[in-house]
Amino acid sequence: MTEPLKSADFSKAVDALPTTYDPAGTEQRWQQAWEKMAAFHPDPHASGDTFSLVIPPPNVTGSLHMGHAFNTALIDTIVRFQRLQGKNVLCLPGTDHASIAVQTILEKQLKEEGLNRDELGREAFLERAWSWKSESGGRIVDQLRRLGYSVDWQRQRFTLDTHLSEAVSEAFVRLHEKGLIYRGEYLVNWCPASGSAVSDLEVEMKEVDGHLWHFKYPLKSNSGIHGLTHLEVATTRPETMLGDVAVAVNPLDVRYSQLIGEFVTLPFLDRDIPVIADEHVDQDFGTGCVKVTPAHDPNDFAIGQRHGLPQITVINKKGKMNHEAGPFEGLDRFDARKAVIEALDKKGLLVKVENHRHSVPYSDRGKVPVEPLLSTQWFVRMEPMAARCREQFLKGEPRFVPERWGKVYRDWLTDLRDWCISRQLWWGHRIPAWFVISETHGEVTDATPYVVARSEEEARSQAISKFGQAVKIQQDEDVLDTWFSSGLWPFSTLGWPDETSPDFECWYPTSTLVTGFDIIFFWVARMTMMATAFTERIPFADVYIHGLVRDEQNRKMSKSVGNGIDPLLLIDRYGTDALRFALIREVAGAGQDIRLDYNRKKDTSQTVEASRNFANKLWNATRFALINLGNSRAEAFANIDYSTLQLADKWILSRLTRVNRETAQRYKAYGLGEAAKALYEFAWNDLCDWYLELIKRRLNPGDNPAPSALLDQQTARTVLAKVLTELFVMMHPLMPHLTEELWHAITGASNQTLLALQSWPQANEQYLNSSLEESFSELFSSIRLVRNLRAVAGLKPSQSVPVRFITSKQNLAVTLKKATADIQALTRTNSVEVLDPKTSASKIAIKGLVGVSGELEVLLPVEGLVDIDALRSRLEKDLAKAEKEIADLSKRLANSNFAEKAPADVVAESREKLSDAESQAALARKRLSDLH
RNA sequence: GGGCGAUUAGCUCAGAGGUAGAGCACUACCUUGACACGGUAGGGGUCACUGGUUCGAUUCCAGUAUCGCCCA
Repeated sequence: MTEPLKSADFSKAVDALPTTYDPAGTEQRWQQAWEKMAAFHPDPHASGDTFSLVIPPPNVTGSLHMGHAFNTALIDTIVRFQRLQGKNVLCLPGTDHASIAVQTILEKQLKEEGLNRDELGREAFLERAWSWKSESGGRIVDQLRRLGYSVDWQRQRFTLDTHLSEAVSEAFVRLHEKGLIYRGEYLVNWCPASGSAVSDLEVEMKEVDGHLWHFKYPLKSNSGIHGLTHLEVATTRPETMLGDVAVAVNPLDVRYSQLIGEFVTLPFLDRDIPVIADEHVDQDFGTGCVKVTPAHDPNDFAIGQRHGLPQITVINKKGKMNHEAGPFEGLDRFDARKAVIEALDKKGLLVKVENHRHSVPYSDRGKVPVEPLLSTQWFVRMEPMAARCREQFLKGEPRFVPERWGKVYRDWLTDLRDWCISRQLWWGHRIPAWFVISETHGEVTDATPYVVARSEEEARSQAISKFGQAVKIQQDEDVLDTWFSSGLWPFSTLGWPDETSPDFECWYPTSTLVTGFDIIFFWVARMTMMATAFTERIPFADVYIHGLVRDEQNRKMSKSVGNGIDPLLLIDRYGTDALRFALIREVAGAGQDIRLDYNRKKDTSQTVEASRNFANKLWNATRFALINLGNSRAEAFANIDYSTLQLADKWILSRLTRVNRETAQRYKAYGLGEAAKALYEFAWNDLCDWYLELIKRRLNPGDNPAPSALLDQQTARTVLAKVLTELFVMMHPLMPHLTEELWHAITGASNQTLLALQSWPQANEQYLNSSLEESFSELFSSIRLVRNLRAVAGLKPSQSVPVRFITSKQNLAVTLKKATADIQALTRTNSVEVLDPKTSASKIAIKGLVGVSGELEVLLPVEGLVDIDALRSRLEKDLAKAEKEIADLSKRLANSNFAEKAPADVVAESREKLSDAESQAALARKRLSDLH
């Protein structure tokens, strides 16, 4: 039974509300409410525009890191905005099964129990894997919930779900039918740590300090050829010499050209191998002679192919030397290296050892050097799929934001190698291929025929039809690369291969993909390739690429460095909304990395703290409103009667409309950081610093107020409620929990109504009033000038004084006159006069505090009370500034080129600035002389 | 080696062909009936360097340097 939603903290008496916002309870409460009410579980049959997004599925073994928090903050902001735009939004969550990672965890557990997976057997192993998944695989998902993710939890998917597994088989079978999947023996990246092949993408080149060993291979002819008795080769991997099948030289290399076609004898094994010419050999590297080991080096493999050389494997899948290694059989590859060197030395064949820094391929997961190894694997033929994606890309699909990542994507799709998809692991999608072992004496060999099918029954009947009733079949032991299933994610999660499923029809292709640039190749490109192959469409319209979150020292956060920042710690301390807002506010240009400051000793972050403070500011603005709105909350929905509005109301409504327009535009264009900054500025500066201050008197008209004062109070309440209500809607994508809470407080909406499901406020263009905004900005400057004057002269805040504004600018004079009451309240002055210098000479002559800004003079007639020295230095500073400006502008205007070539409005503007500066300087000089 | 990005205040970053902005930090004052997670005021920058285009360059162009990333 769903318990009735507890009212928000705001149900307490307003004056009992804490003065600081405590996010913990609020956030949890709304997260539960959203989920219980299935707020984000859309109906595929609903009408209207759709928006869909599948989240990048985190690895089930994972725990929340800052990258997830960042990605989630961006996605959820986009998705919540689209919902407010009235779209039928699906945001679909899930996790991937992370073959190697899970298997590594389980094997470690087994090892602790003194077991290994072969002893346990496949079935028992998988049972353990599933029970591990049900116990630990939910952690990351629960952590994502704490971010306030507005996903449809009812549609949560896992790549090993039955349906998604069927989609994987289907995809495999179809690709195989089209000839896009093949099996064959090639040089693959073998990871000895995980005991599996890995793809090219899972290999990372690392610069390491190694050695270059030079040693001699004797020429077969003992008497020597052309005066030579041996060739000297240089290598970083001497142990592979046991698999050498040739020595290659550049055909243009005069040192060796006579030797081409001769033979050298391989030490230890006494194998005679030819000297061959290959133009890819770099004459200047090492000795210019390259030993060729086709079975253990990609370049040598290519040479071997060109010259029809044999491939001799000397290292086995455990990384140990095999029987082909002769006396070195059984040694680990790195021990063999030492042994080979020692043995060569003993034979007098070792020439020298040089220090040599070079790139070594490492396995991403296993963190050990991969061994290039000949082995029979399954591959996806990439070029036909990549070609289609390149064509689509030329047509603008998908659209990358920022654009430059599109080129990275396109370049990768050009000239890429086939994808090795089989993994010698158990946890994952077992390859849907069955060997007809009855054809090869019950054994699986490279010659064993196979059938590819959706199920064992289908496989059997295929096999029977080809090989007769008595066949015996056995499914391939291997599983598929996890990324193979991730590549299907945007459509397998929506019901594919059933293209008539309601979800698929409604939400495919998806609208936007949001992910980091580090997986453009791994994931984005694989999805577009799979999607074009199976659905004929690019699976998402836009791809929003974001950067990485870096630590306070600008380092990439990584487990191995241990410099990760735990988002949950920051959430506990500052709240989810503060973390989200902080991350997004740091985003400026899309795709840029962001840096998060962090104090590791105290687990604090000034960046996140600032956002927490902002949340608190909004909380208190709302407290203020509630205190002043009376008991009724209906004001929030009241229509504004424009005729009753005061200037301040019109001003804030104009600002509100402007920020509404800007924010909506920014959100739509993925300018989330800019949207956040615009809202921050509006809420803090326009609303809290100015508007709230301006209406305080109107909200408290005192005892026995006149009817007009009551009406005005009502107007202020209505406008305040409207501004806050709409602000909360606009802020909601960024700070969902806080705004949900405050929106309920201000509107009095029932707990069955959710802000998350409201509509974006309509911007009323009639409220826009640029000239009024300009006047207000002049008014604020004038007020600042008075305050500054007071501060400089050391007037106590409690000292109330009269103020005189002196200006010949008519517009400004009008603005100031209209706002005299506001000015008094905001500057703590007790009377305001606005004077024209031409007509009020006598009043102006009174001595006192004087400030000058542009053509506005401010006079506080409080002679004797003030610090004359401070005032003088202030005026001198003003004067110096004005004089510098005069000098610069005069110089510019004196340049005849400027007057002739610069646009007329720029010239006119400069003239005006010059005259302003001149009058300011004149005023300052006059006031300075008055001080004496 | 090829490509991409960055270089602006102490820090993190915006910005735009016409005298440089924000947040944080800093300084001074202020417990004022929303908020000290606050208010008010203030200090602080040869916009990496060198050339070029332009009346005018921090902004555009070329090159240099430093840092970072991707690919080979």
